[in-house]
Amino acid sequence: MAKHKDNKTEEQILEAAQKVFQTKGMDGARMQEIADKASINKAMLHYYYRSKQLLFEAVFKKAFALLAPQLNAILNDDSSLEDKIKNFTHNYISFIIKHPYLPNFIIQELNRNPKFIEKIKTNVAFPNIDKFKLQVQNDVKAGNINPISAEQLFINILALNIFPFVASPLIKAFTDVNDTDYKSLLEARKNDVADFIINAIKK
Amino acid sequence: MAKHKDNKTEEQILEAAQKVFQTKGMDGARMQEIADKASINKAMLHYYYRSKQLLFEAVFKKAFALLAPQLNAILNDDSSLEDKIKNFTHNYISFIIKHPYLPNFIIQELNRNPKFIEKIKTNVAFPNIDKFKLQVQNDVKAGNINPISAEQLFINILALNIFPFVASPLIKAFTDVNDTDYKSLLEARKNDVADFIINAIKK
DNA sequence: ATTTTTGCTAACCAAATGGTTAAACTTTTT
DNA sequence: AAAAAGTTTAACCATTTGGTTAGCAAAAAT
Repeated sequence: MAKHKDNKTEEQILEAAQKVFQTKGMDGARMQEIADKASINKAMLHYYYRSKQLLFEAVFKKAFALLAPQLNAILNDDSSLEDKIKNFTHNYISFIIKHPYLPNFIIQELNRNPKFIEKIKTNVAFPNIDKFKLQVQNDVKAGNINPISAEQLFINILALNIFPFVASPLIKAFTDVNDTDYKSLLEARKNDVADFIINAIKK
Repeated sequence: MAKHKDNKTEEQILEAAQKVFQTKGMDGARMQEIADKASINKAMLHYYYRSKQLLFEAVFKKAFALLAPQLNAILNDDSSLEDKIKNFTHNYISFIIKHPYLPNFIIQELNRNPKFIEKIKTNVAFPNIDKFKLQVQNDVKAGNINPISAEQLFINILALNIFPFVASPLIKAFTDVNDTDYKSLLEARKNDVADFIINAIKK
């Protein structure tokens, strides 16, 4: 059997597919556009990935695999709750500033097909809330923080960190903030959001 | 000129289009499916709305017009900041529970085409942050709340209220919560979120 | 009553789109 | 060097899709 030449083409396809899928979504993406962006013949897409669906899944999994470790930082780290929130918020916002399409892509496509999460669960290192849950319960019991369920706190942390990226066109319009000002606003959130959350839970 | 029979058909179309567009998005929606759902011939869609784009815009504007007054409740009401946050959070979450596809639809489609917001701005009563901004600034100056910009507070309020609906498949997967439990979790947020925010800003 | 306008449908159309095929070219194996 | 396996392309195909048309039915206007 002849050995694979090298995976240059395959990676070019995945990169191009990433760009197109993440900006246009599964339904809006066109195979021809991906091929053009990868500077190859459309047939190659099928040669390497068989179908649009499978190419999409490859892109989605790669995106999710990029996001998951970030979440594990807050769910499975050994530091104190306060440190976690500070670190996570800072790191996560920095991370998303570099990959602004990522959260929206994942959220959008999971809404389109919620059952798709099952496929991911078995494949990618999937974040688990159990450890975080214990930590929150202990901190509540010890009287370190106001009573709150780990789930609600987790949702609040995600919401405050992710939402400004997902809803940026809407927020920009409401607050009448231009693109550069919005960037510094996001920059400020790296610290502000952590303070906000810690204030909210501390007694 | 003959008078319009009655707008029954036109409304049937809009309702069907709403359902399809809000669940599948502009790109995923099919004119045939809308026609089927409205129990009419596909040609009628064009007879009444000319094109898919215009039908979509009609749906989008209607959805946005439903959402805007809710936001004005927090931006242009005369009550205290604390009351506003409590009322808004309670009312808004109740409202979205009844229209769960709405925020995601609006956010998704604005991301697909950010320039679209301009078309809306001129047409629908568009929420304005100015009054809210003054109120926050005054409360900060008076020492009633911790220093925070009105924009950041506004983003935080929206994030905590809307995100759990937009990202529900993701959150459900992470927290391992089933549909019924998630519903009660959202129900609890009607009060929890207000407490969380007020705690975060009060001195 | 008849003409005109409006509402509606079946059939049709052109373009776009995901996917396939056959053949050429390149690299690896023997 | 020849055979085999892997890579790439141009051309092609079937289906889907938004949109149109011609004609019919019903209502309104004259």
